Amino acid sequence: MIQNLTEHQREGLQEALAHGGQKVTAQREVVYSVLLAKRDHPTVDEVFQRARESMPGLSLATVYNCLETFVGCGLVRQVNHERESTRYCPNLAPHAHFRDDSTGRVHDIELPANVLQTLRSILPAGFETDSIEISFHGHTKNKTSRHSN
Amino acid sequence: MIQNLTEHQREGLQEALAHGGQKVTAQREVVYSVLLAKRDHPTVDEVFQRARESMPGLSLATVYNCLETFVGCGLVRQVNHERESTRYCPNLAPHAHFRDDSTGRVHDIELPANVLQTLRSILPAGFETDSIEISFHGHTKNKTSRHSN
DNA sequence: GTTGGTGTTTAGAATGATTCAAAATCTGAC
DNA sequence: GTCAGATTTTGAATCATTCTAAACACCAAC
Repeated sequence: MIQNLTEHQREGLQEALAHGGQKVTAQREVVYSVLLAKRDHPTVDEVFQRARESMPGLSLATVYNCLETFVGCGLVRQVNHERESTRYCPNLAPHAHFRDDSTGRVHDIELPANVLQTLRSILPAGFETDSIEISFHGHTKNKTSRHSN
Repeated sequence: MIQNLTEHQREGLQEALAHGGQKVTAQREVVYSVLLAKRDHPTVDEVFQRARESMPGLSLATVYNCLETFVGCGLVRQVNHERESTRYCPNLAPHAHFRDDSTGRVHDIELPANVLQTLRSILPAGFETDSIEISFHGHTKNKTSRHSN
């Protein structure tokens, strides 16, 4: 189920971690590969369950640690909806999230640069923003919903 | 510190509650007036502290209940940032939130209709949205920051 | 004005996600 | 091989929130 990282992916991990003088460990590899394997915005617990399949001794605290580390070095992004458990997605292009209230599933929504720009423009002078989070709530109508990626 | 509701405000409360066959109680009035008195997006606990000043016997559970009721009838809006405690603001125009990471304070950002429209437009077909949440993170530069309302 | 019924409040226990603490383990440099 | 630092582990602790069950308040019907 959970394949190892490709050479390229390991390098990415390696490099991202290196900045903070942090190391590539077996646990971090497994956790990262879980994230890459199925990009369905898993919770910590889901990551934990999946990671255990290939590394049974792994502890929950370590999963928390790894994910925190990844977020810290910009490899991964946190996704929060209301006060539900935090979910994680491997960072890529800027995107918004759509949370389907009937299924609980989270979908990525591509976020064009100009929309981001428009958003930034509504800030009054004096507000300096580092990040913008956009989340839609609602439900999906499509039968053919191939979108958890 | 905490003044009573104006006639007009009580009517608003009254009407909003009436829909669900719910009643105006002393506790609800106090909690609502706390929200209106200082629109700085207080947490449940902050509301609790403030409300106690005018109603010492009030319990925390009741504050939770009242706020939940208000959210349910659209009188008040929840504001979440990451997994911090939920904050509340009396609902008015559509707006985004700016969370100042150095002070922890939350500011309302007016959200023009056309921006909302633009946002809606980035959703692929099949996504039906009920609500959109936009939150900025960053810090403010203004000395003259008169923005918590 | 008492009786019921319904909605509300209360205190405290329970839950659940997350964080912390401290000991055990690993790693790489010397 | 040894040491220092980073990492992992287990289990306990924290914190916001929800639940539970009992006490209350209000109002309509009698």
